[in-house]
Amino acid sequence: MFEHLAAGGTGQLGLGEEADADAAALAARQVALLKPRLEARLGELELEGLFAEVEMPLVGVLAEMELTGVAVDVDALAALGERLGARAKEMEADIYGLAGEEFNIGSPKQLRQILFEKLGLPPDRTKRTKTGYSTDADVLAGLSEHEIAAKVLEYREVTKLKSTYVDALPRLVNAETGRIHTSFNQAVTATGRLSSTNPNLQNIPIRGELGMEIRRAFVAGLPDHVLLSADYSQIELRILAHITGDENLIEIFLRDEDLHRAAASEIFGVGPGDVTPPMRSCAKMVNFGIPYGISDFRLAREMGVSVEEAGRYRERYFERFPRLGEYVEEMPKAARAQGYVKTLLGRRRPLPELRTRASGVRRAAERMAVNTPMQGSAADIMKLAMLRVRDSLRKRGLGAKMTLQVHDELVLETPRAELPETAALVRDCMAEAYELRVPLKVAVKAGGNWLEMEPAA
DNA sequence: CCTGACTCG
DNA sequence: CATCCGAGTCAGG
Repeated sequence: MFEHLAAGGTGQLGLGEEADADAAALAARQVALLKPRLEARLGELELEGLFAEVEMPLVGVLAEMELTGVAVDVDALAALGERLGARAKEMEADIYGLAGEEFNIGSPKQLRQILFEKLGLPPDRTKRTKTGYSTDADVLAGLSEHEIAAKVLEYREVTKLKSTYVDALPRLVNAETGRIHTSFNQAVTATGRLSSTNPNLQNIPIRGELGMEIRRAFVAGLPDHVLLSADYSQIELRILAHITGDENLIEIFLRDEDLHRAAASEIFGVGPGDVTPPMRSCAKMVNFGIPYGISDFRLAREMGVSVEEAGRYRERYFERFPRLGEYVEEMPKAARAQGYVKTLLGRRRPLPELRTRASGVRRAAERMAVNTPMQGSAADIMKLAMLRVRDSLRKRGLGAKMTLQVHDELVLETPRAELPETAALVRDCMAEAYELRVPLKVAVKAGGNWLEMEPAA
């Protein structure tokens, strides 16, 4: 049992004989066994403090989470799988009809031949892969002149979700526990985030009708328990406000304003009350793009405007949030001089590519220099929060178990009777995990499944 | 920008 | 026949 735990992540231990030992004891053994491995990986980055204070104790927390696992409604997934299988078959027939022949829709090469050669649809000449024109979702969405594009798009959605989630998840339910046990890997990402494999429970769908159906299948498995989800809201931009000291951005967070509305008001120079939905969604894209060190080119594509226009929005944005502009400008330079970037807790990411002459490679590294302090600091803070949650639950004798971490979200399964106390505790642990110049805001929700949740604290 | 899984060839 | 690998695509943050 627990073979999946032995396969990767923190689960390096074969658990066969110790199946009846309790989670804490197993976690302790994992800590002992994993220490050298983690030290080898993390020690290179001179993480002494971070390693002792965060990464080491976190090993035990992750091991407990892996052992706890999550419950899924297998019957619901089976029923959904039946429906999707039938739908995919119908769509397949439709697509063959429109194409005038049968082909492998899942082969980008064959699809490209049908769309751009046989049917003569216009490819997006700006989007090419190594082998030819791209057929990705963006491109297909632009091919509205032929019914087939929308059909293929829908076919892709259905088959992707069916094979990756609906069919795969039930097979990973452990026979002993009746639950799914992922592996959280602590030492693969460049930024300090966790990753999750076998299965990856950090990319469970949420968008779209079908995505929501899948998320609904993640349930509280124990009697009289509920799922509790706690989410940092806009943690990366809050960290950016902290790092840069941008007064305008800090003010928005101190007043707990609607960030996207406030940014739109600044960009377009209108009162907050006069922000229209398109203006808000435009500002939202800029806000999301900043942490990625987004290029005008990408921003333009996201917003559906010209590169010049996107450039004007970006300039306007940085006029109103000047310290952010300085940050985006200066961080790559400073990183180049240092050879690395650092997160709030001192985690280092070397970026030797900043000195490369090849501009594509260097630009990518420059975006990493912008992004990593935010993404990595958010990861640091979440890790501190998880340690705090574990200790606090223990101290208060609460029965809640952490089950998942999805970068800015923590999911627990908790006895319903303890929900109010647990919700408040998790909220406070996360909010107080690290003190910034702006508050850390946490949204806590609870419910019987991972989709339908109500505010809980 | 950071990931992991699936499919094809 | 089994297995590996790169490429393409797309799920999440």
